[in-house]
Amino acid sequence: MTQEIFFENVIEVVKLIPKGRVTSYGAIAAYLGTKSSSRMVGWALNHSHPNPIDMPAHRVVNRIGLLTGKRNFGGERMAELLIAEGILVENDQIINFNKHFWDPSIELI
DNA sequence: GTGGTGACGACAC
DNA sequence: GGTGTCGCCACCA
Repeated sequence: MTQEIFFENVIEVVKLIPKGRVTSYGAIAAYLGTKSSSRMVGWALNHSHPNPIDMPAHRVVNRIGLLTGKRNFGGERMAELLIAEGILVENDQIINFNKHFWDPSIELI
């Protein structure tokens, strides 16, 4: 089942995101080889919602650093977690997103 | 079986 | 440069 592989890979990558860093769905999708299907990354995260904190999904945002998934994460929890890690969030968007961006295909090797 | 939808992204206009 | 449209693939009604 390739879905499970994809699912596991998404979880693994998200777990490897360093504290105080964030990445994008597209970056994860590209790292997994499904760059055109960034929605699948969101799908995987959405289906892993009942999962424990093993998956810091709050560090995953869209390509512009917008916290589009905060409503699925439980309200303002996502922004607060990011702020608690030293990431500035304003109006559901990450400030200096480029500075906090973490690309798995580059830094993970 | 078909159509609509979604934690997105890229391109066209 | 903002808006619109399509692609992508799995899930749900």
